[in-house]
Amino acid sequence: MAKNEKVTIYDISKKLNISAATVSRALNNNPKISEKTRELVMKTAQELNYKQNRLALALKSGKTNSIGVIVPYINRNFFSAVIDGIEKQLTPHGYNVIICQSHEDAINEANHINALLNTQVDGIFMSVSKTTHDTVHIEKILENNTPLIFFDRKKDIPGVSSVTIDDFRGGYMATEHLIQQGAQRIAHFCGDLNLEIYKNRNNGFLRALEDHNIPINKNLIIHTNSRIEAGAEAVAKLWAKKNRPDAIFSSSDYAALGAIQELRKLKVKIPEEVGVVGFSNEPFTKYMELPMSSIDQTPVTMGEIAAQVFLEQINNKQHVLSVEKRVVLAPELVIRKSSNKTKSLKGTPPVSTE
Amino acid sequence: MAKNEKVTIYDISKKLNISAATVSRALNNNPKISEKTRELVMKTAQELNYKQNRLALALKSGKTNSIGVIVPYINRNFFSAVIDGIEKQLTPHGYNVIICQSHEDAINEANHINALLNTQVDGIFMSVSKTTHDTVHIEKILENNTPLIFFDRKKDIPGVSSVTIDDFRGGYMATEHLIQQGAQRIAHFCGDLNLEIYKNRNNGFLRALEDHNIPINKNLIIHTNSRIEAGAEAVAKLWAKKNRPDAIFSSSDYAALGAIQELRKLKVKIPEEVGVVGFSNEPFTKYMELPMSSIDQTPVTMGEIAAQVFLEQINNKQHVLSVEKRVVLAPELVIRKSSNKTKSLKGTPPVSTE
DNA sequence: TACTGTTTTGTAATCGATTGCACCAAAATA
DNA sequence: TATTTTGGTGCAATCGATTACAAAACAGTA
Repeated sequence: MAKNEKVTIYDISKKLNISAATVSRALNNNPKISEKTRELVMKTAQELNYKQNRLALALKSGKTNSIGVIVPYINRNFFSAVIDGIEKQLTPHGYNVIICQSHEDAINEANHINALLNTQVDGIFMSVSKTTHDTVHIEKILENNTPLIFFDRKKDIPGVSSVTIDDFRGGYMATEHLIQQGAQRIAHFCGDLNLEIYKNRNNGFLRALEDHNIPINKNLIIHTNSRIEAGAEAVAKLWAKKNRPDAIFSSSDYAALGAIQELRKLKVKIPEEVGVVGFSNEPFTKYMELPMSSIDQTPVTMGEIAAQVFLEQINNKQHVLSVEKRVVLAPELVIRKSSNKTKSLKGTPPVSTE
Repeated sequence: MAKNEKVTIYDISKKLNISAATVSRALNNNPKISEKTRELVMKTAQELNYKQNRLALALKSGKTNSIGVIVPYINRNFFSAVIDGIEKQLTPHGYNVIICQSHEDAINEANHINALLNTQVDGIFMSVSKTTHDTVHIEKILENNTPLIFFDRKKDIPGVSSVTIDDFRGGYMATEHLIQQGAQRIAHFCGDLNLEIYKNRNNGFLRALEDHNIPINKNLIIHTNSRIEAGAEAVAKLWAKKNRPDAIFSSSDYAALGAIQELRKLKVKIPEEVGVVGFSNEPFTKYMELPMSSIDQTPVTMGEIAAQVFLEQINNKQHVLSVEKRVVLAPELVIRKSSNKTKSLKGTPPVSTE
C-alpha cells in the first residue's frame, strides 16, 4: 500500500535529468536557480511526496533543531507550564522539545545530560534537582559548547543565563500581606535553605518582619519539605505549644495545604484566627473548599522568556559566551479566602480539566 | 578551555595509523578484530574523549533511537504517569522520549505527527485528542511505516496496537460498589459519548444497574464535561428537583470534585446521604478534606506495557504489521470516605510533592 | 563573428559511521 | 617447499543533503 522507499533529492534529479545540487538549491529557494527549474523541481517534489531528511541535514549542518528540557517532574503544574511556554516560543521556529525528568535525583540529571548531548541537541533548558550539589555534570554542557539556560532553580555558573522569579520579593509580599491583615505572629515554613529559591523566600519573609518592626521569633520558623504531611505535622507541633501563630506563610503550596487540613481538624478558623499563604499558585489552591492565597510564579512567561534568551544566544555568536543574561521576573500575590478577612474576593475563571 | 572540535573515528585512526573501518569495528566489538587492536582503540578513544555521533549513525541506519509521545496535556497526572512508565522501559534501551501536547486539538496533533515523522522517530505513542474525529493524519504514520501504539484513547485502525483499560469494568465496579453501599438512585455524570472510554464507562454503569434489577432513570444521567464547574452545575440542577439521587458516579474526578463542593454547600452529608465515586484516581482525590473514592487506571503500568508492545513490534518484523495487539488492563476501585459508610478506610501513603 | 560578462547548472567533497568485498600475512596442511 | 586456510585490515561505497568551485549556456557588445 504505502511506498516503503523514501524519496530523496536524487529521485527528483533523475526524473528531471538534472543534478541533485540543482534540486537542492531549487528547494532552498537559492536565487541562482532559474524560475523555470525551480517550479519544475517544486512540482515534482510535490508529486513524488518528497520529504527532506532532517538527519542528513543535521549531520551536515551540526544542528538538530531539537532542544532538551530537564525538570524534576513533568506533572507539577509549575514545570509543565514552563514547558508550555518554551514550546509555544520554539515550535514555530521548527524546534522539537525533548523533555526529561530528573525526579529530583542528580544522577538521573547527569544521565539525561549525557543523552541529550549525545543526541546533539541545540540547547538545554534546566531546573536543577534538589539533590544536585556538585556541578561537574552540568559543566559538561558548556564544554560541549551547547547553550544552557537555567530556569527557576539555578546554579551560579559563569556564562550561563537564567530566568528566575524574584523569590525574595515573593516572600516579602506574602508576609507583608499577612501583616496588613493584622497578623503579628507569623510562622514560616521554609524549604531546604541550600536551594537559592527557598533561601530567598526566607529572606523576604525576614525583611518584611523587620520593615514592620515585628521581632523575629525563631520558634516560628519551621523547616519542612514540600509534602502535605510536613505541613500538617508542623501545625500539630505549633499548636501543641503555647503562643500559637496567627498566620502562616509556607514556601510550598503542598505544605500549606497540609497545614490547612490540620487546622480545620483542630477547629481553628481560617482566616479569622489564622491566615495562610502558600507559594506557587498550584491549580488546586483555587479549587479547595477554602481557596488558598498563594504567590504566582508566572511559569508560562518564564518558559517563553527562557526560550527567547536561548534564541538570542544562538543568534549572537559574536558575543562571548561569558556574557550571561539574568532575567528575574516579578511574582504575583493571589489573594484568596485563606488569608482574606475582608469581603472582596477575586473571581476564579474556569479551567479546563478532565 | 573546552575543545570545540569533535573527535571522530578518523582522529583515532590517524593517531594509530590504522583505517577508520578498523576503528569502527573495534569500537563495536566486532569479533574479526584482534584483541590487541581493540584494546588500543578503546584506550585511545577514551584518551581523546571520543563520543559516537548519533546523527551519522542514524543517517546510516535509519534509526534515530528516539520515540515520540503525543498526549492531550502533560500536566494531567494520568498522562504524566503513563509517560513515566514509557520512559522507565525505554530509557534503558537507549531511547530518547520526545513529548508533545495536543491540547485536545486535532490540528496540533497533526502538526506534531508531521514533526515527529520528519524527525524520523522510531515509533509514536499516542492518546488521541477529544476533537479528533477524522484519522487521515494518524494514518500518515502507518504510510510512513512507523510503529504506532495507542494508549487509553484509541481509534480503530487495523494493524495498530493499543493498551487501554477496561472502562466498562471500571464503570461497573464503581456502580456496583455504590449499590452495595445501599444506593438505589444513582446519578451518572458521563463525558462525551463519542469517545470510546466514556461510552464504555457509561455502558458499565448501565449494566450494573440491570444486573441488580435497578431501573434505569434517564433523568439521572447527566452529560458533563470534565470540569469542576460542570459537576457543581449538575448537582445544582439535580437538587433543584424532587427525587434526588442517593449516589453519584462521575466519569471524571474533576466533575466529581465539583459535585462534592456543591453538595457540601447544600449541606448534604457525604457519604451518609449521597455516596460519590470518581474516575482516574487523580492525586488530589486522596488529599481532599473528604477523600474521594475513584477508579485507578494504573497509568504507569499502561505506559510500561505500551513500551513493551512497541519493543516486541520492532523486534518481530517478520510478522505482518496487520497483526495488532490489544492489551486491556483491569482498573482498580479505590474506596475512600466519599462512598464508604463503614469504618474501614484505607490508609494513604505519603506522596512527594513540592 | 569573436569576445566578455552573467546566469545557470554540474562536479565532487563533505558531514561521521558502517560494512561488503578484496587483500595480505601468517599459520596450518599436504 | 608449495598450497590452502584463516584471521585481521583496508578500500571504497553508502546514508541524503549542502556548497565551494568549475564549467557550461546564454546574452550582449564591438
